[in-house]
Amino acid sequence: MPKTVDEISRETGFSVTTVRLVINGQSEKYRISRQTRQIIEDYVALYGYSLNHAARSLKLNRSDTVGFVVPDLSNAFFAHLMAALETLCHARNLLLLTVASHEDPVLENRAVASLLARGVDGLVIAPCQAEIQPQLIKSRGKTSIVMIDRDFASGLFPTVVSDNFSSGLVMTRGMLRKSDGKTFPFLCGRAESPSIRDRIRGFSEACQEVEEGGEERILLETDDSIEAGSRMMQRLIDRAGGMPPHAFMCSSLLILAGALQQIKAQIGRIDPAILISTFDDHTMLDLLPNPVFSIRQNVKALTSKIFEYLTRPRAEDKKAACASSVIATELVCRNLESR
Amino acid sequence: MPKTVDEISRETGFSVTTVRLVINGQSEKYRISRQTRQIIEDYVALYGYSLNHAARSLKLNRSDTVGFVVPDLSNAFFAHLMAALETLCHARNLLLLTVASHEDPVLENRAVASLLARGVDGLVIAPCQAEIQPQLIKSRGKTSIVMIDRDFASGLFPTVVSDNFSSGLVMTRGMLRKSDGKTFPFLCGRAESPSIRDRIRGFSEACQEVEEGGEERILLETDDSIEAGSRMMQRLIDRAGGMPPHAFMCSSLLILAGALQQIKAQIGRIDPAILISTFDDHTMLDLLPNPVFSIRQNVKALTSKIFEYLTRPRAEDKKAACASSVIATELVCRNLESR
DNA sequence: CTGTTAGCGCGTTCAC
DNA sequence: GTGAACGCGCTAACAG
Repeated sequence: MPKTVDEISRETGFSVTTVRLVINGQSEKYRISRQTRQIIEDYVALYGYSLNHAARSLKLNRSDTVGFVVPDLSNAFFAHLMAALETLCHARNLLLLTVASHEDPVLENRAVASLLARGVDGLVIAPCQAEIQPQLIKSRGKTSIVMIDRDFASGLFPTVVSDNFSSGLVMTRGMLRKSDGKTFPFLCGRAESPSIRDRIRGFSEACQEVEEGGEERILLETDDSIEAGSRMMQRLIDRAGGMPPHAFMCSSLLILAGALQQIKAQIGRIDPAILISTFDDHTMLDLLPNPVFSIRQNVKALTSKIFEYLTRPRAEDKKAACASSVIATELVCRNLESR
Repeated sequence: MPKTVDEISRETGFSVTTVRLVINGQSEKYRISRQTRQIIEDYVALYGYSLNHAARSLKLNRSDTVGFVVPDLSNAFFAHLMAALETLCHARNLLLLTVASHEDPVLENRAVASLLARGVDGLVIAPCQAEIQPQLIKSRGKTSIVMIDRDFASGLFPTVVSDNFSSGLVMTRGMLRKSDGKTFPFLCGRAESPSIRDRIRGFSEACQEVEEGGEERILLETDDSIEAGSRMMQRLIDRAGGMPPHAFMCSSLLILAGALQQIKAQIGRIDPAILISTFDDHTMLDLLPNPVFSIRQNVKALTSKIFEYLTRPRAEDKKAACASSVIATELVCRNLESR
């Protein structure tokens, strides 16, 4: 089993300093004798050396880790974000510690507290609540903290989000063009989330360009789930006397899945002429024969901005603290040719 | 900003022991005087207390963390597994540290080394290689290690996998029943993986029940990706003179996505009569009008077994080390009624 | 009821 | 070229 510096020094007879110099490759610099070095290197080759990060962290007050608190990794977008963050961390010799909050403020707070107690050097949070725990604010001086995906506008932390307003605007316009100006419903899960609110604003604005009013086209649910999607679609079908909508938009892939399930359950099949749109993109959308719009977030741009904030010196406090970046998205179209 | 025990003791004038007893809620037990307790509690309420896990780990030689090395969190199955593991960890006051290896042995080794150096109390690995790094073997005494999802049969670590052989057998039989005994191709990504090999064995055995030979029905690719799925489907289409298969089976959702994309690209549409089957289940499969078989792994059973191995005292070494659990799966059927 | 102390393994500074 | 010693913050054993 691997040894500590102390054990190695005791068992080879050299002092910890000498051993450390050899292990850290500084034997040249401090001109350790060739044979001393050889003995120690052989010993390490045989037994291995295990660096104790706990001791290192305690001494250096630095853990070489970055925390990532994420609502839900079943959400493909967050899974990709995590992968990208991990790659960036890796390049800087940092370990990314990812913890899921499952959209639960209590779990989120616990995750944050846990990561801070572990002395993460940076903390990336995709929050599920507007509330900021006092501990977070107090940690600002020591740890870089970046909020992402949902801008609750605390003004306390740098924030990186996608441009949800423009996304909603552009996608809705695209839909309207394909539906000859006929408006359509927007099924929204987790309606209180800032990103969803922005998407709704975009949707409304685009709708107003072709028609006045129409707030009744927006359906709301508090959670973002398949069930919420089903419920909203059921409401639509009931309202239309048993008919599915000719077109509709969903705030997330889960809502879309629920909506489609419900159409299938009620109508028996999904008319391939129904115009569909959804936020977030997924390969599985390829499976639909329908015309589909979706919004793909720019993960690379998001993560590089996150890292910029994370590694930025926190000296320029007042102004920099509130820095907020909005990243452009991409509209993806499927099966639109035949229309 | 939050204080350490030492600071609190110094600034309140009480000793570290007294402070600690109050903070840890043991003031009753050790009959700390009411006013002493009040003073300390007030102080903590005002400034907060920040436990330094690095120091704690160093002292206790225990980090209250469990490491999880996973090939790819874009894979919905692993994302669910992570969520379930996190819940179990949470119940035991452990923090789950998840790191992705991206199916790269080098990254996997680095992740393992990194987590071990951080003193994780347990380590769950979904390996992407048969090779076992020496460090892992050496750590066995100190840290519980469990291998999951892919059984490379090292015989060195307890292993938890789904019953891929039976899954392949049962799903293939189901398909054959629906196709009136007509056999069909099996598109396999990551063919060298033990779990895929088991799936292939199940497939072959079921095929032999209706027909001799037929190894040529199995298509292989080394990676598990959409592209691999497309390539294999293209081979099938070419082989059949431009026709898509009447039925086929895929080793994963990614392969399925690629296969369907390719049919769409070549044929223009996906005939809803095509009989489809795939390993791993996903809500998005609801979107297909086709009859679909899929295999859903039992995440709850998997994770509880993993935890059993993780927390089992490693005393019963020789035999227990090789312990291996195979968990039953569930066959999910969609849109089969009309046939 | 409260206080003192040793030491976990590492990094650093200074001394020979 | 090499060694000794201190302290990071916490825990636990022991001492009043």
